[in-house]
Amino acid sequence: MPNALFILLRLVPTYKGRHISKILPFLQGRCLLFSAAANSLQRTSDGYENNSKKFNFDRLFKSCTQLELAKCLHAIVVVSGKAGNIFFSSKLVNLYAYLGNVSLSRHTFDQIAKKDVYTWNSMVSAYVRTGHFRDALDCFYQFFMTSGLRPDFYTFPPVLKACKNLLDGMRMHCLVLKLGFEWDLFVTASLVHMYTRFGILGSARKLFNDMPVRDMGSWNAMISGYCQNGNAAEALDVLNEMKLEGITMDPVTVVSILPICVQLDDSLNGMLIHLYAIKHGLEFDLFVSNALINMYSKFGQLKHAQKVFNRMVERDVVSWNSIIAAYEQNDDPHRALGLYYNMKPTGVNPDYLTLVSLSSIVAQLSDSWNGKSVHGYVLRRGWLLKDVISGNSIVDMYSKLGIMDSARAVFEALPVKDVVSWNTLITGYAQNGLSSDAIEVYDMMQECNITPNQATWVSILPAYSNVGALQQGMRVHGRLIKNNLYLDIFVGTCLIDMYGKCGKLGDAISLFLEVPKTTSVPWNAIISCHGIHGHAEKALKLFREMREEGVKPDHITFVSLLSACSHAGLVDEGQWCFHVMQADYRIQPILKHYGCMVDLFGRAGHLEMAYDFIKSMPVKPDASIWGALLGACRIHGNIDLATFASDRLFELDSENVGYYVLLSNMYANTGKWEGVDKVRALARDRGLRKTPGWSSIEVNNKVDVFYTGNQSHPSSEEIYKELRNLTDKMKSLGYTPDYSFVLQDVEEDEKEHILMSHSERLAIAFGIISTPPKTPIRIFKNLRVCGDCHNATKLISKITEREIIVRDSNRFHHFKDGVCSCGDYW
DNA sequence: ATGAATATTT
Repeated sequence: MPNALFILLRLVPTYKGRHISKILPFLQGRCLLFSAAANSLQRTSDGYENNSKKFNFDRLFKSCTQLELAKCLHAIVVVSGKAGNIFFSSKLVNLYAYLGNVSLSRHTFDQIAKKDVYTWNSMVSAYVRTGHFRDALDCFYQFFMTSGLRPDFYTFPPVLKACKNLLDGMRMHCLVLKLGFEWDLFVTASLVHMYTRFGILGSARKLFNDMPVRDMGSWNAMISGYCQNGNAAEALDVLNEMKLEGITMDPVTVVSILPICVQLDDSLNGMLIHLYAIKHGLEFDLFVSNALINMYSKFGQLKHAQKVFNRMVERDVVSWNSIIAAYEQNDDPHRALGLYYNMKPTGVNPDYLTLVSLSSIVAQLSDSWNGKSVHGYVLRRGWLLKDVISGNSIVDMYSKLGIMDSARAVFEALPVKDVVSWNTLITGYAQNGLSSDAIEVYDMMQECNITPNQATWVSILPAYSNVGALQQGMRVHGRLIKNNLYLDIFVGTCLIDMYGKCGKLGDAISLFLEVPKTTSVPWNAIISCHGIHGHAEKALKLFREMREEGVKPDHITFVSLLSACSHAGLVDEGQWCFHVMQADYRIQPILKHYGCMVDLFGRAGHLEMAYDFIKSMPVKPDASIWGALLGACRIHGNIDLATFASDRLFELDSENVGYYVLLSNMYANTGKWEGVDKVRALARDRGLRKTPGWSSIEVNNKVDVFYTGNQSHPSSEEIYKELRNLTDKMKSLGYTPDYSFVLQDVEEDEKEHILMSHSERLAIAFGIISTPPKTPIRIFKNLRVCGDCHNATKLISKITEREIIVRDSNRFHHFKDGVCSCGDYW
């Protein structure tokens, strides 16, 4: 029997009456309601006109909650000779659409020989309900032009909903006027809603004002229209007007108005509306509860969100998505994940937005293993191909997990890429320190004619400043002036940062004067720029100005200030900042601040003070603190304290190569080669490899990267020739190579060659041979500049009469006439 | 028949 039923279902709706008569006996035993209906259909020829029977059919249609049942019903309708009946057929059209299968709707519709207005309306709204807006409009025009029938006022609300651009909408508006349906309440309310969808609030408001009668739907259309377009004040105005007319909010009004409270950052009002909902019995409305969860989550009030969620009687996907996203966006990925696991047994199936949250959760937990299964899940469901947002969230997930190869692969496979897709990939590369890949993707984006937006600039500019691509950064600046985006607080700050980090402090300052300075963001940027250039005094002056202007500094401001002081050796001023931060601004120092303080004391040679400071810290020192102490020990050659610090370090963070390198350098400096070997072996056992040193230089809009000892550059021969030439001249000026920076136990002439092929020196030599005489040279180095190179560069600046600006991972060195701006304190 | 909520990049 099940097989027979299966065959029947496959035949629908092309079956013949005789199939059905064979099936009916089986059906009778299975579904009483259906068999009853089938019997009555067979007995009476005009069943639907009979009142009691009609009730039965309505129940029958309503009871069809599955596609299979609908097909059975269809079968019954046909077998009882009712297929030609417009009433039943139109009901079937609606039913199939309601169950999401619009092609069966269309099939049924096409079988109807004589179509009336009700039939056409059913088909149009079937398309609208299933989201096939284009087909809905086509169907409407077919109806209007070819059927010879006149659309009625039932026709327009769904058709207006199907208009997906302003042109269609206005054309439809004209038609409404031409046919004279503007008197209809629903039609006009639909027009209001349509105009708000396209952001044409003026036209919407005019129609709304002219309405002689307004029902709940009209008020809601106007209010939600303002809400969706972010016009909070107007939305509240209309709401007040409504209240004055004595109309109270219904669930839809509440749901529309709650996001406005978020937008206005008015949590009090939000809670008042929650109270209103409780008072008016809307508390358990599904939509109202979902909106409340979202509101509380945006205010960070997770307890309230959870309470609303707990009290719900019925929860749908949106409820679960909202509560999961609430925890995910408020940095509690563990709880969010727990809720996801609770969701499954309730029978609510995750949708693509659940997976968007899940991918972010997995990224926050840095759980690469589950990352792969999230990817697999989305892939299997076909969401990756169907929905950009799903794809983007997976690209973002892999980026945050640091698996850029996978991120790139997912990105490449996306059938549709929007700006966000590109931005996500660019940001991913930039955040993982792969600036040149970020730039490459940005260039590809340009070739694809995708218009960048604010987020694009905010990710590409730091990538440019990272590799020192000043010329390309300036080109972006030019573009931003045209777009008038350069005064945007985030973009402007990125530009300031870019100029500062590319050595153009003057340009950074003049930009800073132009951007709005109401928040700490641009101030932080300009203060840190001065800091890395070694101008701590000016950084402090800017800080005083900031205070005078009433801008509240944040913890980043103090990180920039403290590191400025430590670079310049301003110990007292640094201590003052540390005090002001806590006393005046009640900012509790975080590890970053403590690290700066250790650095401040340590660099200045107060190693004991630095160590005492660490001991007095109220929080447990982490690797960065001991790392700062170790760095200071290296500068001042205190090997005992260094050994102590590195013991603490390897307990805390045995994964960071930098510390092994520092320690082994110290042993190498003092010639303790067995110590060097020991540390190197330790690092090797833990599978760590030294970060390769590289330097870059931008020549003719192109960034060239040099690795230490690399000889594969096209101009390699000329570069080494120039370097030998320069070394000879340097020696005549009294240069003696400082072999303590050679970290290998080799012969003397080998040592000289190693120093000569340090990446910064290759880049400088390349700059000298490929740019006109006396033009400044700007170099970037990913690690700290080596002491011998620092000496050499001073002399090179004198010999070649060039300014040489070197930015290393720490700060700027501005070489001119044989001296460096840092005054050898670094 | 109309009216509604959740979302990816900085």
